[in-house]
Amino acid sequence: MTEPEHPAPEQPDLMPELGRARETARAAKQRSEQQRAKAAAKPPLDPAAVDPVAEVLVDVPLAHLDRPFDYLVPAKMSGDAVPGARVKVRFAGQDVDGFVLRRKAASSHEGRLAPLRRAVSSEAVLSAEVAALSAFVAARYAGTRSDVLRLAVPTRHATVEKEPSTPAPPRHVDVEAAEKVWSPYTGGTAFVRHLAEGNRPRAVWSASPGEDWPAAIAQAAAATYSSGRGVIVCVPDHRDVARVSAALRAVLGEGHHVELTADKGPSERYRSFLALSRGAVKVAVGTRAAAFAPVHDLGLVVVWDDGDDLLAELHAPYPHTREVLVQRAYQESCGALVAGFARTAEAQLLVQSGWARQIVAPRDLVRERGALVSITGATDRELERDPMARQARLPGSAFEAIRAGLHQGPVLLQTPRHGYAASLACDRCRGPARCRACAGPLRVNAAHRPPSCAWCGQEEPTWVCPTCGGRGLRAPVRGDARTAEELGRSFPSFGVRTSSGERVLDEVPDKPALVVATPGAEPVAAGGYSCVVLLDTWLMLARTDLRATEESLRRWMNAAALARPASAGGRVVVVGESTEPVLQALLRWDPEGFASRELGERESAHLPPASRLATLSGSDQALTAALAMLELPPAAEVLGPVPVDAPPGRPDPDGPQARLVVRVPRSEGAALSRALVELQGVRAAKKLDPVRVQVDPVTLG
DNA sequence: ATGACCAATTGA
DNA sequence: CAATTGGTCATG
Repeated sequence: MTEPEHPAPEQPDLMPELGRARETARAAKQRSEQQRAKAAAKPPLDPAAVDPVAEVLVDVPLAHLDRPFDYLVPAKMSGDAVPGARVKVRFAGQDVDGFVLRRKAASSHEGRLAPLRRAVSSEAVLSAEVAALSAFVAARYAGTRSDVLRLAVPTRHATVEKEPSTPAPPRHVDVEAAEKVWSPYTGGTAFVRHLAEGNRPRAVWSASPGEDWPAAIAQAAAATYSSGRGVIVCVPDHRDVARVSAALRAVLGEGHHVELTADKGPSERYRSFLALSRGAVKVAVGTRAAAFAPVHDLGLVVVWDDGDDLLAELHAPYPHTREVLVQRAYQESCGALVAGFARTAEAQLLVQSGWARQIVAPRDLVRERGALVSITGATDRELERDPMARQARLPGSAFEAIRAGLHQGPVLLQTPRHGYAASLACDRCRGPARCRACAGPLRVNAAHRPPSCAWCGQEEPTWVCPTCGGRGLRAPVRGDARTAEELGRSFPSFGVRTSSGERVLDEVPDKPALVVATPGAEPVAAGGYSCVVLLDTWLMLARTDLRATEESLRRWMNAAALARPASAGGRVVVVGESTEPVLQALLRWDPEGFASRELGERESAHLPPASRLATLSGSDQALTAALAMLELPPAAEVLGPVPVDAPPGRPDPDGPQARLVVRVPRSEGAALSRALVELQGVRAAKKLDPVRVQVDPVTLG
């Protein structure tokens, strides 16, 4: 703009339709002259009679602007600019979107208030509860509210907004049926009864093998619903949404719940969202974004399989569904259920801190429902000795189990995905090699240097395995996963079906077939698998990630849970090292014991959830500057910075990138988050190079 | 981000 | 001495 004078701040806000209609066709200079002429003749603003001030959260990505700003509400917008409504406002010289947080009689702002530019609609899409939740999540993950709101509130669809929402029909819920489904579990009946009575029980549930968990969750939802309250169920993927949705339909009938998934299209998504925000429907099932669903009178939040990394949001500030729901249960005083076949260290902490009770399967129930689990060795020597194993690259006993299983029904083979980034491992016991200083994974960076830690960079020239005393290190072979075709050739008379990556099967029929699946893509078998084989377990354990062990057990339990009970001939064959404690936990079906040990190990290694950990990534200079600026809590540890590789196929756009790890004891977690918010605010205000902050990242390799 | 403002730096 | 550049500050 060449104009020497700048328009007064209130000037453009009174531009009526005429100026806007011409905007595109006009040259910039001509337009601004037109504006000046209009401004001179501007009519006085007519503010709303009641509560003429709106507190607006503006949608700007800058950390230091993450706070409400007051605007004047013109009388004609007063009816629409209700709390929770979308508005457009003039902010720092541009039109931006915003949400009305609340209306009030006066502002404490000294200067003149600009009027709202437009009330987009009167639909209250941001409830007070979700606004408060978003503020917490932003603070916890050192992000901005506008980033969180982008996850919480779907894009508007004007046509859908004009439709009325269909209210759920009246419904009687059979609470006894719900109690019956939960009664085999210790603590199960009490949990459901509390929900039905309008209380707020919180529990961590370890489902028994073979459990029809969608049905059980639907019953818990129904019990809550019978008390007049709403429910949110979050699951990892859309296959699970479909299963829980079907179970809810079976228990509650049509029209009592909505599905919230990204893959249903913007209009359907907004329609479901509005049904909830308008209170027409009070039960929601969906993927991670459903944790923010505006369900009225929330009585229960549920997350299934909280260890699944799909529940960690992919967009800034990367909140985890379990953490969002736990906070929500706290803020909205409702019940909570953190559930899965396996148990995460985070869920264990909820139990050990007394926040949640546990609901567990008694040993008898596990014996009654579980398959017979056996571990078969797969060391190189054993494989070499066994001719059958050499041919199929499979131990003989596993080969036999598959053959026998195929005569009884479908057989599932779980094979790790190709290309895990593997850290160094002990060459004797295959346990992952960890840094003695910070428990990070060891790796080899340069040919003639000793191995060093991927987190703190410390070199380990004289590593000794803490488990077996071995001194040798080996790099596990990457992606040594056999293919479906290979295995199919070993069993030529049976059909082979694969489920992985792009092609994921939901279900397989109850007849002999070999089903090869990658973790997370296992189809459900109608009558249960006669045999489940877990291949290359040591490969999965060799991943560099801090959650490698927990994640491995979770994947194995999820697959093993799909087998028939032992009484019906169900078998689970695990190919791996039988002395490995995590395989013992699988053998004994002991998710609680494993999670308890895992939490203990995380405590001694100062890893989440015992510690709060944040990674900062960016250029070397940016990290150095950020570290100098960061006011860390007293007990903070700083690891690194270490250089990080650019993602494969995409060279560094802004020069070499590095990563810094900061961690504090859990008690100082909030202080660390505050310090990081402060840092991001200062850096954004000074327009410094971006530093990406991730609090409690779900993976750290 | 965008824009405004002030101070320091540069060039004829 | 004016013009330009850079840092700081506020955004209602």
